[in-house]
Amino acid sequence: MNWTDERVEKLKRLWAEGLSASQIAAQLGGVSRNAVIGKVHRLNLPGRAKAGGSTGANRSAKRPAAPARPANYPARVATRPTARTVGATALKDDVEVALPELSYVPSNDVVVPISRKLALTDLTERTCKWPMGDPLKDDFHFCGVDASEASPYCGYHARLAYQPVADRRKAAARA
DNA sequence: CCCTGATTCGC
DNA sequence: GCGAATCAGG
Repeated sequence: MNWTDERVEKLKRLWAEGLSASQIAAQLGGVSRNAVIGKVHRLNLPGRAKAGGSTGANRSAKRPAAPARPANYPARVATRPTARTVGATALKDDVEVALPELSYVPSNDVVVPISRKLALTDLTERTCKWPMGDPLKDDFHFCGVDASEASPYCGYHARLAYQPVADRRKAAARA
């Protein structure tokens, strides 16, 4: 594979969103994470604050205390039941759904911004379009947090959106 | 051992 | 310029 302008642009976008080199490599396909890192350096893109760890730039930042939540509120991101359907279309069993009221995921150092709960009609080019809530109920909304101009998602949801399915399954199996 | 980015160096 | 091998670290 060669570095076409298109692939370079995708690399820049995903790197700016904070995806790891291996995740970007999986998105691009045909390249290793070393290739991605090497290219990042040759492009003189800003590196991560500190090497090591998936939390990278967030490590030094102080994390706000987790907001109060019901004791029985599930801690991790939920997975749709396999039998769930919307109309005639069955949702894939590997679709992960961010918990609507949870603004903090304890298993990760990433700070999850509190959803602005925008309706579809309130979304703009620069708001996160990650769907939240239940599509069958009237609590359905979108994340709505500020996203970069190039991305449909905020930094946190970009991580979920671009995480390879195999990695998600691996992470779920480990949890 | 899993993962992360950084660097080196033969190609 | 490219990226595998390697290093240093969480």
